[in-house]
Amino acid sequence: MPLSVQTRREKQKAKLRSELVDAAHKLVQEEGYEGLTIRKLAKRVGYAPMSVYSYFADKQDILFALAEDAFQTLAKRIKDHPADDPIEALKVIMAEYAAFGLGNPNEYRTVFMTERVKPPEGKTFAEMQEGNPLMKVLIERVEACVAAGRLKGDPRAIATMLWAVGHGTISLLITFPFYPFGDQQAFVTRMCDFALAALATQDVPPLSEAPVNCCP
Amino acid sequence: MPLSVQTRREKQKAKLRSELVDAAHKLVQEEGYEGLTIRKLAKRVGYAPMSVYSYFADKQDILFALAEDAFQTLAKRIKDHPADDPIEALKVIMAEYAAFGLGNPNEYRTVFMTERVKPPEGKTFAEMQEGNPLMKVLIERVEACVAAGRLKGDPRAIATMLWAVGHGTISLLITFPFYPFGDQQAFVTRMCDFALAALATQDVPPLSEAPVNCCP
DNA sequence: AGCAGGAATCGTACATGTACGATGATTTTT
DNA sequence: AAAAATCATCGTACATGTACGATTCCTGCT
Repeated sequence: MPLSVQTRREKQKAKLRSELVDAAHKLVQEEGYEGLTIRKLAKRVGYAPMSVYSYFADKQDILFALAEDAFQTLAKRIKDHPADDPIEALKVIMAEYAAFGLGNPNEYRTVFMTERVKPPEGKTFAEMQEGNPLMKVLIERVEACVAAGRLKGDPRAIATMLWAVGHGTISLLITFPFYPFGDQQAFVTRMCDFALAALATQDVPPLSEAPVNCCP
Repeated sequence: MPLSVQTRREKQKAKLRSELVDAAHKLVQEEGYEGLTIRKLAKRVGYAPMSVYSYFADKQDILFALAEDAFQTLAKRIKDHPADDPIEALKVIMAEYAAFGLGNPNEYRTVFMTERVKPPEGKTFAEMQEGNPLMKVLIERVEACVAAGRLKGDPRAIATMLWAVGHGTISLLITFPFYPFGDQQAFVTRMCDFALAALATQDVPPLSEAPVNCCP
């Protein structure tokens, strides 16, 4: 029965990994984001520092695991947040997304502001978009708007454009907390409304099908 | 004559500082961005590693100095790039800005994607905006559009919104080079045209005058 | 049971950013 | 000119991320 053994090992590994993630989470809560170091983390779970690298490629990998946990709850909160009007539903996403980013800047940074050099492991165009649970919900709700005749055009393109606007807004607010954007909430709402109003007036063509860009 | 002595010292310091910046620049060109280390840099100019800290607060400060040099040339290139139509002039800015960001992702990152915690040293609302030479040009050209009746509303607010859209677009392209945005150029143009077309149809109120936000 | 091969764990070592404080030079004050 | 204060420079030391290779342990086969 090699398979069950295999899975047993896998289980064990997964358990230790989640133990590490838990410890990392606590460490961050107790000592702040920069208090998370490999050595402290290893000591916390009773392993040697180098053993951590059996479970994570590098430190970024740990931060990313933490951040993804946080984003999971965000995705859930969004899904649990209903709205009758489909456009309002989009606004809910944008608002929750913004609130999360401004409330968890570290997590937002690691997920959306540090380079992802993961090559597309056989992922297709659409898979890469819907792989992200947030993007998945966004596309779905955009589709609802299109179906309701409130928006017109390619849902994926519309979703991507909304993402760009939302991300630009939030990342600027995070990076330049002292820049006079005025009230953060007001700025977020303004940008969100601006983008949605503009999209409502035009027919959005799909994104070009050019091969994936690669920085040389 | 304490003043002249003072200035002599200042001159000396400035000279050494620019020497350090030059050396850093060469190091980056020769060995890439991650090849720039304090020790190598110090050795290059014949100083002890710790002496570098008399001229820069930390490593980020060095990277920032490098990046600002690069942005200086961008600002100049934009100013030298004329356009008859005021809206076209705005598009030129957006295009050059995007080209720069995509062509110099490291510099773009350090300037626009790493937290700036500099408190506003007595700077006023407007000074903080026009302090950035890029934002200055942008506001000027937006003002030209408003004067020509091609846009309507508060120039600073419009400029900030354009910045948010442009930044969102570029930073996403930089951070997720493998995400299927399609052709990068096409995506940039699309977002730029989208924002400008949308702004042309509405009267943009000024940003709220709320006190500078501060993350607690 | 014994053994070979792979996997998990870890000890050591290195490069790095940078804090701290010493030391010598330079400027200012007396 | 002598003393005091300021400042540039640097030696040392520490915490950190992580590469490399040894070592221990487990697994499946004979």
